[in-house]
Parts: sequence; C-alpha cells; structure tokens
Amino acid sequence: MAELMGNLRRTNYCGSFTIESAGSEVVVCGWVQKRRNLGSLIFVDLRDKTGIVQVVFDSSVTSDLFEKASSLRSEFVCMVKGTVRERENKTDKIKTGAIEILASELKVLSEADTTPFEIVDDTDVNENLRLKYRYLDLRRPTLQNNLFVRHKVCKATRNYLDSLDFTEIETPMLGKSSPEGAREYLVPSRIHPTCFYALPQSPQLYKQLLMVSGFDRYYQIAKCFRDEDLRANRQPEFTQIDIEMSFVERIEDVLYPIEGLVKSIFKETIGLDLGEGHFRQMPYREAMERFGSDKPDTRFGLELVDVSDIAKKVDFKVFSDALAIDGVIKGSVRAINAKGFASKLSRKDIDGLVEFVKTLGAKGLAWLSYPVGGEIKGSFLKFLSEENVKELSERLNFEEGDVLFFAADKDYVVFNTLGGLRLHLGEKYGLIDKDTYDILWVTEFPMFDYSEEEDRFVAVHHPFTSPMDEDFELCSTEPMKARAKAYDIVINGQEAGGGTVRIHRREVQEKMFSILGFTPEDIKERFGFFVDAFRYGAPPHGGLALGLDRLVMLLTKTDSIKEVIAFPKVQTASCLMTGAPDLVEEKQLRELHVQSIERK
RNA sequence: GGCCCGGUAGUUCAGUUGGUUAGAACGCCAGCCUGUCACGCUGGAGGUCGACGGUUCGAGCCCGUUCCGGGUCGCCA
Repeated sequence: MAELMGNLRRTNYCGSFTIESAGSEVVVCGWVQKRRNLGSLIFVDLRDKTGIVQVVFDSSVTSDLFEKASSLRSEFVCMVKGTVRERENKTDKIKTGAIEILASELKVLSEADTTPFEIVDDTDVNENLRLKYRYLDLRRPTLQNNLFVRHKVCKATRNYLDSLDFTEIETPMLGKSSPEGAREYLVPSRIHPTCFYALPQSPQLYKQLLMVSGFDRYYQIAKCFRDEDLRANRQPEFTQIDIEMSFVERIEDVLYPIEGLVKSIFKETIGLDLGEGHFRQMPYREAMERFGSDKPDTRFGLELVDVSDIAKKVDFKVFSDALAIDGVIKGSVRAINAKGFASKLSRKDIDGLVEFVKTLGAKGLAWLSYPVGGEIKGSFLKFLSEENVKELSERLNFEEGDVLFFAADKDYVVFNTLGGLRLHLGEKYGLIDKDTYDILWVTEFPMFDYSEEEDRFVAVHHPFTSPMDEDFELCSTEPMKARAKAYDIVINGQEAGGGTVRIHRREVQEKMFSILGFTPEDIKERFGFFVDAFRYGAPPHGGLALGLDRLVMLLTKTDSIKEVIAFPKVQTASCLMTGAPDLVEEKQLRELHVQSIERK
C-alpha cells in the first residue's frame, strides 16, 4: 500500500553524501535501483537524479521496518529517514561509496510493476521499446545527463547573450506559409475555412523585422518545424538558438560575438576551454576542393586532389567524358590517396567501395593500388602510359602501400563521391580522433544555385542574403560565381549552425529578386509584408542560428539526436509513446472544414 | 520515392540441411542466507517465433505480401 509522506521532507539528494556526511540524520527520496536481501540484512540502492546511495536495514531496526524493507522491489518510490555512517566495505563504483544510510524510517510512496526493461545505464534494449516507455528510459543517468547538458547550453546562451545586450523575444508558432524551402507543417484554421497557418521552419522573417523595429540585438531559443524525412541528426521539430543583430556589415561583425558564445557554451557545459584565438575560416570553394564537403571534417587527411590536367592526357573514356562536360556545370577528375591502405583493403573491400560510391550518385570509382613489394595494379592501369603514372604519382605522392581513388564526373558529383568516400574510410578505419573538437567557419558560399527542375537560379541560403561587396556586379553578369556573405559553423564535420548578413538596401533586394525570377506579383504574394517593412528604415543586419540539438549531441558525444531530446519522434515522424499523429474526431474535422479521409 | 538492415520468453540473444516437447543468460515469483554492491544457493512460472498467405508429410528456418523499427540517398531556402 502506498503511503503519504506525512511529516517527512527531503533533506539531501542521494548523490550528495561524502565521508564528511557521516553522523548526520537525513531524509532521502528516490527510486529503488536494486534490493539485495541477505536474510536478516537488506541493502537497498536508492536512486534520484543526482546518483545512488546505499540504505541498510539490519537487526537493529524494528521487525515491522525490516518486513517493509523486504517488500521493496525495483522502481518503488520511497522516502527513507536514517543516519549516515561510514561503510565497513567501501566501494568506488558509486560516488557515495564511502558511506551508507542506516534506516530508521521507511515510507513506500508508490509501488511499481516490473518495468518492461531494466533501468540501467548501459542498456542495449531495442530503441522501439525504450521510446514506447520513454519516461522509464529517461530515468537512465546518461539520458538525464544529456538533458542536463541541454539545459546548461540554454543557460549559458542566455547568460552570455544577455551580457552583450541581446533581448530574448518570442515569435509566433502560427504563421504564414512561405513555400520557398523546406516542406511545412500546416494547421487548418477554424475561423477561416480553407485557410492554413504554417508552423515556422525558422523565425527568419520575424527576427529581421525585429531589427527593423529597432530591438538591435535579438535571440530566441526557438522551436522549428520541417516536414522532411528524418535522419540520425534530424527531427521534424527541433530547436535553434536563433540570433540577429543590427549595424553589422562584415561577416566578422557576426562571427566574433558568436565565437564568444560557442566558447562560453563549451566552457559552461563540459568545462572545455577553446582558447583565445578566432575560429579559422575556410572559403566554401576550398572546403569543396580539399574535402569534398561544405561541412568538412578536418580531423583527418585523405584530401582531394584535382588531377584533371593529367587526366586530360589519358585515353580513358570515363575521364574524357567527364572533362568534356561544359557550360554551367563543370566536370573534373579528382583523386584521394588512401595512404597505407594497400594492406588494409582487399580486392573485395575495394569492390565494396565502388558499390558504396554508387549510392552517392557516382557512376563508378577508378582505383590504383601499389602493394608493398608488389606491382601497381588497378581498374584502369591499361589506359595509363608510364608518363601518366609518373605524373599522377608525383601529384598524389603515390608510394608503396598506397591506394588511389579517382572520381570523374560533374564537379558536384565528384565532390559528393570523394567527400563521402573520404568520410567512410575515415570512420571505418579509425582515422578520426574522437577526443578533439574541430571547429571552423565555412564562408564565401555561393549566392545562387541553378535549379534544373525549375530552370532558374535559386538562392542557396535565402533570397535576403547579401552578396559579398566585391561580387555585387557578378550577380548580374555571372551569377554562379557570385559569393554571399553567408557562413556555416562546422564542428567535427557537422553543420552546427549558419547564417548570413542580410540585404538592407532596397535596390539590392530588387536586383536579387529579378535574378531569382520573381515577378512583382510573386514578391507581393510571398513576402509583401516583409518587403514593405524595409521601405521604412532598415538597419544593416545579420545573424545566424545554431542547432541546439546538434550542439548537445556534440557536447555529449552521442550520434543520435533522439538521445538529446526528451520526447523524440521516430523515422516515420510518429511518437511511439503517445501514438501521435493519430485520427481525430469527426467533430474536430468539421469545425476545421477538413474533409475526413476514409481509413483503408 | 530508392537502396541496405532488423523483428524468437519481460529483456538481450542462440536456434544445425526444414524434423521429437523452441533453449541460455539476465529479469520476475517462492524458499534459504548478516556485509552485499552483477550478492550467493535451491526451486518455479513465463513463447501467437511481428502479422497474413503460400510451398511441404512437416516451417522459427524456404517463398510472397504486409506491419513496426533502424541507417542512408533523394529531400532538408
């Protein structure tokens, strides 16, 4: 039978005791982690969010109390009054291992059924089951720690930004749909039949309007929603640390304060000092050419090398076809040298890699292997002259023991292929030092991308992104070469955030709209309120958003975003605990003017 | 939408070429036990082999469909 707390009130958390606590009379509360009944001696491990303490019931307690203690089972909720004493047999397995509590009073506040899985830290229980009983999973110390870290990130963010005169302002969840960008979650309106609100993909437009309003510096720990497929680091609802500031022009005006924020977050959550200097900056072009990625993991080598000029001299159809591509999209032949991999990679492994890159969009992967003490062999050796081999060897520092991989295609396919291959090899063969944090800015992103689907230029970031001052003219003459005042912060090869300096001059904005092919009607319909606002005095401004969930993943070194969100969704965007999304009552649908769909 | 992977006691798994009554460990229940901390010892309960259909004398195992879940590509201004 569950009891009331009565006059007992907690004096200490379970994990708070040290040898200094011996002798004091205390009251602790928590869940039974484990009961060990030795006959006329019972040990109970009591757990709360701070840790575990051992409670003892021995021959000195009343028989009623002893009887009650023997009825305890795992996950019962109890309150124990007792005296802290030094242990006979100390243990260092728990942080309170030097002491124990000799019980004098026990209240069973809540009994518990046997849980579907044991509440232990190192669990290998199926994620399905853990998510169905998420409230039990969240009892595990690692998950609790992840959420404590998450809290500390928020707290450090608020403290730091407050010290720089930022104001936290909430923006609406129910907003206007803006079909550029990610697919949106829509909410039907009851009062306006056939009309819908959209949940925000980000507070982008609102935060820029707050700059127009003169708030000068804004931030928000903002929920965002995107109705796109999930990944290990992507949830349909997620949180951004969203920041915007006025009177900034150069990207450093934004980057430097953010560096301070990131340093403060690392310091306040995991105690890591990231040092004095600025984070290094790498232009987009360099990131692509060296690492095949706009979020390069620079913790290891295997860098890409352009060998197009040598490949041009080789009579190999794969190469010549790739290099013949011209026009907007340029082709190239590039390679990486997997140093010392000849002994690690069997012929079967290499065939596996060829198959792997096909999943990245490559048509194939050419390779050369130079085993120690052996002859060079490879998939296209017969097309190579001695002179070709010599030139390639020099360019790529190709020596005994190495394996070369070549990709030939349009640039973006080559980068995607070799960038993906590079990460795959780095991960699989342990080339990455997991103990370090590698932080850098990727800058000078292109302004425009060409959409073959829509047959027009589209904004890489969004249509309000300022071009680099020196590239302003290029936007009209050679749009694909124009660079933006856009930047991403990359931590350990993950995009941890990104932003831009915005356009605040009307004539620049109008030019961008015309390059993007928006008609005045489009503009009015999609962003009318936004463009109007800029007619009444807009300060130069810019900002960025940090992915809170990804930051916490990096800080806690977890590789699944579900581990850092209290109640996450699974790959099909459903919640295994609540069953959301679910059918609703006909009445609700009628009120919302939504036609019901017959269930099959 | 494409590709790859998984689903067997409460949990984690094993299950031979398709062949008797589907096993182990942990957990759970009962009994014994005064220094355990993965307590120990003895005994016990516990199974729609994800679901449906097919092949077969016979299916956990083979085939098809489907459901649930994971990873990934596309997608994510």
